[in-house]
Amino acid sequence: MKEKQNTLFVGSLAKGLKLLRAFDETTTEMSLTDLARRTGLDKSATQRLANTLHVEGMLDKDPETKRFRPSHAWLELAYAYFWSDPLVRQAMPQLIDLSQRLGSTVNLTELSGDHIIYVSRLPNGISQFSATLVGRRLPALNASAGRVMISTWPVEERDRVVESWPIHQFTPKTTIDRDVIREGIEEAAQKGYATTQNQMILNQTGVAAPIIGPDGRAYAAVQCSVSSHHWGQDRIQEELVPYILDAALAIAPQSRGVY
Amino acid sequence: MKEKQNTLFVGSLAKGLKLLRAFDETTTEMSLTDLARRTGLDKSATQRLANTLHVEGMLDKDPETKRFRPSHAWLELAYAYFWSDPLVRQAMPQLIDLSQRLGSTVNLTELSGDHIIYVSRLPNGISQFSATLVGRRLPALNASAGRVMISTWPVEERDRVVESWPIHQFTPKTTIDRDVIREGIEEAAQKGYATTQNQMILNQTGVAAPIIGPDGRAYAAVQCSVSSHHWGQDRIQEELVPYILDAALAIAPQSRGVY
DNA sequence: ATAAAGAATATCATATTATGATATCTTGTC
DNA sequence: GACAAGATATCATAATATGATATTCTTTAT
Repeated sequence: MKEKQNTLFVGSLAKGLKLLRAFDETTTEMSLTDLARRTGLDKSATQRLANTLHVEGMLDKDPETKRFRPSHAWLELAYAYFWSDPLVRQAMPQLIDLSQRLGSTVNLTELSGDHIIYVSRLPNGISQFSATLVGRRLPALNASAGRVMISTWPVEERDRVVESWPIHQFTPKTTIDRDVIREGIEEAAQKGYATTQNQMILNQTGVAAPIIGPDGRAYAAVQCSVSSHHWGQDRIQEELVPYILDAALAIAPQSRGVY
Repeated sequence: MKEKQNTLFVGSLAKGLKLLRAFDETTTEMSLTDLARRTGLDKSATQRLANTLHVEGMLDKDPETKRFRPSHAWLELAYAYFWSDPLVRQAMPQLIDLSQRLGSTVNLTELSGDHIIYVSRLPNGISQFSATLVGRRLPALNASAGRVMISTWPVEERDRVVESWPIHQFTPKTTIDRDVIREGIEEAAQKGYATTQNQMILNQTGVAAPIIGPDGRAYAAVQCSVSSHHWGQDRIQEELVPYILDAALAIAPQSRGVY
């Protein structure tokens, strides 16, 4: 086939993974033909691959409709991930504490290419469904967490990504002007934290503090979402920011004994 | 190869999945040789498969140590799972509400073969790390959630699984006597909810209510964990049970208009 | 009820693709 | 500085995945 390169690459495995990744927010279950269409794979190949995935417990199959769905094994993989990421173990107690203290939604995010990914989420109060789910990815430039991470980098690097990384307009008020975003990042660099408004959801304010590694660069962030109606500038300043900053500091690995 | 059966089965894909599932609580990163040893696969095969997984973004590779780790893609799969499981969307608001009302840890679990699996978790207060992670599996007979689900089944079926399903002794006080477990399930059948003590963690009480489907059988449960020190029988009875039962009822799909 | 269309499942000959033995290069250890 | 353990690369071989086709099952329309 016209697949990838050389002998170190197993095409069948790659195709199988393609089937798994074909499922997303809107595509939650698929028939054989759906799968074939969506992945662009040949009908027979899809049949064999999907069957293998099913036998191996990676895809559930409705005996009635014969349609395939993600299986519990997908959650087990996430479970293994959590153990493999030292940050999660490190952060969890702090996040729980913060969540209780603030009474609002608290998130832990990491950088994943030019996106952020939610690694841990503690929802509080009514939230949009997608805002409660681990594994969600968002363009880094759109999110307070992404901006505050970038703000810890050298200026040239910051400017480069502000120009090149993707942006998505989620609400009518989402900032799409890259200059404005750059200013936001610069402000974050000054203050040590970032705030955003109406970026993902209208009337929602995001506040994020960086988790900084030994090299001075942030690779993760603690983030908090609150309603703009109940949380004005002052209240955020006094009741939110200090605690989030503390938590982020406490999570950072080299936090003990660096003065 | 001596692999599985027929022409509807793609061996290379199955082997690739084997690599993914080789990671768990204790095995969080592996070298090529580790992987080969652990999966029992040939050295060259492991090399090719792992490389493919890496190229496809399913395994991160430390450029220094050359060791492989689960990638963020594992969380993305979980994200897709959450969308595919209608129960999660249905339950989330209720769970958040319950978590805030009770101020204690709330879980949503489903049955997965003879185990339960945590599908959603809202930790409150100090928790054991593993007790905060989605995707964790536990033998159904050990857990309050498992027992209460089983309690909704016909008696013969109940008795059958009580005899045959696996049990694991987590604490010195974990119930390993199957007769005692059967009694616990019968009690749950009477009361409509289940409680356990010291099963997973010492001095911890679990309370679970079944989420019952149209056929009268539970396929999921709302579960709550509290400290035995702060929560005596009476307090649980009055301040916990009614709310958990309410939540479970509200989550059940056919909850509207069945009287 | 019956026909027709669409989808799932099964079969099979072919060569493309995965295989695993071996050889080379790299890294860490004593 | 020599050795060992591990990672990476190469290659001839056949076993495995391929995809065209045929059959069975399910749904929709007439």
